[in-house]
Amino acid sequence: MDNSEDEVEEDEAEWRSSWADSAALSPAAAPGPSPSKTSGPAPAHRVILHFDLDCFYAQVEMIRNPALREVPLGIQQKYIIVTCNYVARELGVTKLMSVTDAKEKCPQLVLVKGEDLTHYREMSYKVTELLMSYCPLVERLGFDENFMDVTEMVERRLAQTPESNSFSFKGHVYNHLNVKGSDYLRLALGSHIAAELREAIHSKLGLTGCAGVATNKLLAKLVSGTFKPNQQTTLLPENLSDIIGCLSSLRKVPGIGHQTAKRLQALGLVSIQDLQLVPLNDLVKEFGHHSAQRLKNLAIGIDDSPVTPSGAPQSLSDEDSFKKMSSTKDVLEKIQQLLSSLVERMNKDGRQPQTFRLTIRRYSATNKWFSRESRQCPIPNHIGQKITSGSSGDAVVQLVPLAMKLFHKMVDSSAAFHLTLINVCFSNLQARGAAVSGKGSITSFFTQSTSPRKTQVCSSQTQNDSSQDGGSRYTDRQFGTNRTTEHPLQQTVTTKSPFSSEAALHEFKWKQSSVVAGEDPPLQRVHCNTERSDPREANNTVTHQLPPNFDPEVFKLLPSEIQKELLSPAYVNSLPSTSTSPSAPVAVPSVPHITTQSLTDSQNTEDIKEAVNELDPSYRMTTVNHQRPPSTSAFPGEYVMEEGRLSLPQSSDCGFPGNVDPEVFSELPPDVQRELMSEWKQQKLVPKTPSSRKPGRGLMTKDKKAAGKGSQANSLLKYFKPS
DNA sequence: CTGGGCATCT
DNA sequence: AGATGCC
Repeated sequence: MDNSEDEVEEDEAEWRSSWADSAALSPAAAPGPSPSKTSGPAPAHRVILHFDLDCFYAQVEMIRNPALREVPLGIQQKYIIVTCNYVARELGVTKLMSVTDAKEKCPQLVLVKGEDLTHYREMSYKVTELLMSYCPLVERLGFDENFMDVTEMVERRLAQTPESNSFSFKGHVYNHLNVKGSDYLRLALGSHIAAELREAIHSKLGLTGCAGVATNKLLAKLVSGTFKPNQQTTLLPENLSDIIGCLSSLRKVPGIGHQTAKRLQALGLVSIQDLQLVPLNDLVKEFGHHSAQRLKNLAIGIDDSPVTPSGAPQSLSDEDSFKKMSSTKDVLEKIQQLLSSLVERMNKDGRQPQTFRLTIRRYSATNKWFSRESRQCPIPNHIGQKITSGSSGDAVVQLVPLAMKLFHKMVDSSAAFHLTLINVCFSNLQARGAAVSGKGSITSFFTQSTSPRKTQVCSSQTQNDSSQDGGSRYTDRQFGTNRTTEHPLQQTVTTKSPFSSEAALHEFKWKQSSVVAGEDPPLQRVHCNTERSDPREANNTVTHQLPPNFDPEVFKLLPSEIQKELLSPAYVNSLPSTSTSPSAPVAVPSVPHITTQSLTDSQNTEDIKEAVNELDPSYRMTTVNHQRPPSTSAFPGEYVMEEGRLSLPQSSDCGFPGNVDPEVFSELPPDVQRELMSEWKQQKLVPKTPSSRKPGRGLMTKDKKAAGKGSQANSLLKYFKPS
């Protein structure tokens, strides 16, 4: 399949038009729902940015402690280095390497614990908020990535600076045609916006990162990692086939995960080209029409999924993993610990959770690494109010029995068990003022008075509707340019963030942390155990009423409030009706620990290596370069200069001759880069190999997922608009 | 010696 | 409630 690109060569113009017009030409073939009516006809060509912060956790720690900048730094979670700074990378440390291996490879490696995500989460939202202050269409992906739809911003700049052609691209652009000129111009403007936003992120927050500029999310994400770290890359439409066709495996396509890749492999599909060429019907049989079409589209670079504004998170969770947990007492203590932290976070958020969920992962030799189980239940109103009102201790005390009840729905504690993870989660988050109960107004009055923040409505919502039509009404800042006098960022980030505005309007108490990462009120543990009644009383008088499966020795240790809860009818009735002696000690069999496991069903080592590499795709460039397929595609005749740096329109995987590491290349001086480029260019490899036949027949099932959530999110967006 | 989140879909 | 996918 090395030369599959050549084999399937086809008229490129046709191929290109088939993707470019995919949104427009939606022939009668499309049986699905009609194209999104919510936003009207989507713009034929969007401009999408993808931001990806460099080794995010490590950057945050280096900001908190600048001395760490000059040493090899690894962020440790349990026994794993989840990420590391570039000093450490030069010494051979990679992400998701075991601490043992890392220390072996780099004895000087400095480790910082990273299990507490508080600082990372806070910084992450600062980045998102900063982006949102320019344009509300920001979608988070994890803590360190953001998508942004800047189509409207680009249009506005186009309208305002008609002569902007002059600053579009420096140098030449390969295959630049007048017809397409406006397309390139828009991407060029997008690249300028991306550069300005990266600069804003750097100057305001001190973070560096990469950006990708393209016409959809898939391509923007794929292209953003071409040059790392702290650089950006624009994908021109004519190079779509390069960046797509050269991906070395299906797993590199965002949206194709482990399971999907395995199912595709079972169909004999391993490469992107395989997926491009497989008859749609074959996929439909396995995945259903919707997923099949989506997969086909991804394989040819089509992704019309909208940038869906993330807004505030829809759930808050806290979890811990461990090698073994086998006693109810330990479980209870862990749950209490997790809940204390979670309730504090929930309180800072300000919203009131309506649902609680407990998730566990059991140890299992066969099914070792996934399979979680969960149970959830509504949160009684009076408990939820304790969370928002700041009575965290009370809230935890009352939530623990709730959690234990859910726990016993999953685990029969009269038998031996072995857990490796516990997760507690609040969801169905309700903004106050959204009428939780009839007495909501009164309680909110009280809680409001206790809130340190003034919950005054900031009347920044003067902006009208701003519904789904892309937020065209938002003012986009003409940052960087000489335009307007205001530089809203300087006040926006530090004093009022978009979320803070939202928080005010919804009476959230959304974080007020300053930009400087130094501030960190350590999570103060809730004092839920302090109010403990006389143990003797609880112990002797009620032991005989203990629920089944409950160890009285454990029961004794509990605070009286929890003991009462455990004896409440609601709790007892919910228990499984097993008749076990309450005093039966829990037998804990020793389970042999499995030290190795097969990653997949496949046996060849490349697959395993691949799987390992892909455990964290965010670093794929550094580790997977050598896997670049032997076939190389052509270099375009021209290169693009931007801000003195050479930008390659090629994809990360196929932009260079096989022996050239893009990461190394990116660190060369621009003039050296240019020289190398000219040299390679003259080797004149075959022009572009459009590797697809008429893909998918252009039928596009419009992604309408954002209809419900989108409108909801957008109803909030007007509050985000900078005043 | 496999992290700690988040989201969506079914 | 679980599966799956992303970081």
